[in-house]
Amino acid sequence: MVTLKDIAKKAGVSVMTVSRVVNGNQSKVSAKTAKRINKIIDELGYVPNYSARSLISKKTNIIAIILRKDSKPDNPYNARMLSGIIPFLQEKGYYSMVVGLDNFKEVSRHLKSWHAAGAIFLGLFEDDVLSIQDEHDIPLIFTDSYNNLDTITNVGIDDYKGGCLAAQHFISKGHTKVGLATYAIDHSPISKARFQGFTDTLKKHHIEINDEHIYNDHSPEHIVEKALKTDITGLFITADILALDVMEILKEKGHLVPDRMSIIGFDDLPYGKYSSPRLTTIQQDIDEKAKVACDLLLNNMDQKLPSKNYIIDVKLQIRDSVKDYSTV
Amino acid sequence: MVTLKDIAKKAGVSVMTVSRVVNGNQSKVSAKTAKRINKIIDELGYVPNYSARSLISKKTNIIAIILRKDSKPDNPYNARMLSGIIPFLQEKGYYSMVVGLDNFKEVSRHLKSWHAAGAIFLGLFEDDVLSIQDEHDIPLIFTDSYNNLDTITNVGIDDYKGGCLAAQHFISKGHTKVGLATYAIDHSPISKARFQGFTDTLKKHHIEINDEHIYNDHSPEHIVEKALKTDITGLFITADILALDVMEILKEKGHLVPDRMSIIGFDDLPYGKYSSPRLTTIQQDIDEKAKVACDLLLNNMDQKLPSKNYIIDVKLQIRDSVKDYSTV
DNA sequence: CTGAAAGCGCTTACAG
DNA sequence: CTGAAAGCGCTTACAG
Repeated sequence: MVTLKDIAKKAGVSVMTVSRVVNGNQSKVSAKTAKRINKIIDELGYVPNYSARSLISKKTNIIAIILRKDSKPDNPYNARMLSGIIPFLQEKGYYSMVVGLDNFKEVSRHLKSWHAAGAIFLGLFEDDVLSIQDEHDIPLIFTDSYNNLDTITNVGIDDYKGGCLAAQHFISKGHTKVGLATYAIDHSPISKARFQGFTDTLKKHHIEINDEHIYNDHSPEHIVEKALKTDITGLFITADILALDVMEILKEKGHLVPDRMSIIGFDDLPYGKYSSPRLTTIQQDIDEKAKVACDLLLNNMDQKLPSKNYIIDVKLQIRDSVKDYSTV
Repeated sequence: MVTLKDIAKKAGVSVMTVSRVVNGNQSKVSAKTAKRINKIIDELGYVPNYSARSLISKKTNIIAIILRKDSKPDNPYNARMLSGIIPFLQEKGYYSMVVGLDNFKEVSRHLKSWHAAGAIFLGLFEDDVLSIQDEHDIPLIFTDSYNNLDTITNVGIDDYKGGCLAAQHFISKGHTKVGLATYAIDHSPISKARFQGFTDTLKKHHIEINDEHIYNDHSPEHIVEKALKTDITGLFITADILALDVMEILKEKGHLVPDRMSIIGFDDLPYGKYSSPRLTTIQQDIDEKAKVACDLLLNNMDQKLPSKNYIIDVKLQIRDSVKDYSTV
């Protein structure tokens, strides 16, 4: 390993002088010396040792990207977020350490041990949010949180509006009996908001939705089974992945989508473009979400800005999985 | 920040004693002292500072996961690989730093600055392989490489066999005129191997394939346009993403898949399960690839094993995008 | 414009 | 079983 000392020795100067050149404080070094030192640096292939640097500066340029351990390996949502975050941060001189952690203690240990410059959380860390924030004065950006929103900086999407849009679409297409499938509604405020937006809008239009038409289940088979027993014509499914699986099951059973059952998903994952019929869904802009999260992180690096909840808009992506009864 | 010194002071012992307790060398510390120290560690929330540790040990527990900067953000292949690698390494006490780097110089700087314990390369780093290896004596695992295979440790898949399987499937289904679409065949040995396997197998069965039926193009529109001018009944497309787009274009133009054109893809991305018709494709086991890469990395950590090229098998995943002419 | 001193938090190697 | 000394590679703060 080549160190400052090696360079200094070869250049016949002090370690300090080399350090200044390496750090671009060239104004404080004579141009001639700087040039000579730079040449030697190139020759010897010197690069600064981040461990030594951060030991003094008490800061690294590591950003912890924190997922939950149980987040599905091939979750396309997380994948898109990572793909948005990592190159962006790197561009700004920060390096992303992706890690799966489940609770406050693990997060805290991790941030301290690595002396992370900041962290972005993907997934739910509801209960721990405040304790994490108390113990660290580095920027912490949460995503899709619904708790403690006045004390943390969060980037979310308008889940409630998404639910509304889905309901409105069904209504505008003449559907009068529709249902909803979701999962983890009890402990996922996201699912709950989508659910609320959907049912509130239906109620506003005097369309009833009762428990028989609400499926809180992660099994597409069960959902299909239960839905087919009713006379609903449409199903709002709060995640594309589940929506696509439900469509598959329906097709397998010989029930046409959307003729027998219309489907609206949520997320607009790339899968939906290739499905048959192509999936009508609520689109969330994951790339935008990633970008906003990074911006917030970087802006909070130098000065601590007041916490704020950023909501990214969603929109209806109309494709072919909803039947039009309005002109019949 | 709580340091060893703080603990030592509070416990009335030397820093050395605390260090031993932290590192589990409890045998060398009296049980009583150890217990007292551990209690204080818990109370004060002490965690070791990795920067300080690695400054001495000249090693970190950082694994650099190196992608090319130009790798598509939402590339599902990379996403799956990352999802396979990151939790696995974390389980073993290593942390993944995901970074986009394009050439030897960047890679070298990165590995040195961070004092990485190892690196896994996703994507092509053909020309630089040897220089990178020369400069670092940490385990470097490459994936999908075709050059310098006798001097590096690589994990790949049997691309050639994949091409063979595709050709055999067409043949077994009675196709006599088929084509191939790929891209970057000139500088992607992967595409080339798939191409070779395909054409070699056809030749073996005395089925001709001429330039008119080979489309080296990344535009699905162009591919469809050119293919429809010929009388081929099937198209082997060396990447699912492209295959799915081609199917879409064909459908848009009113040409049925597989009635007018059969399609075989490559990769078996999750998309293919939802497409209509569901995509027949060559399946590569990305999770297995990730696992093998990690295993190799870890095994090479303590002792340097001889370089080896590991080939993971591929298989034909039959679904609905190939028409059967054999019984007609 | 340049440098000597001190120290970041920890571990290695030695001494007792 | 315990500790004092030295040092990892670098930067901060000071002196000249």
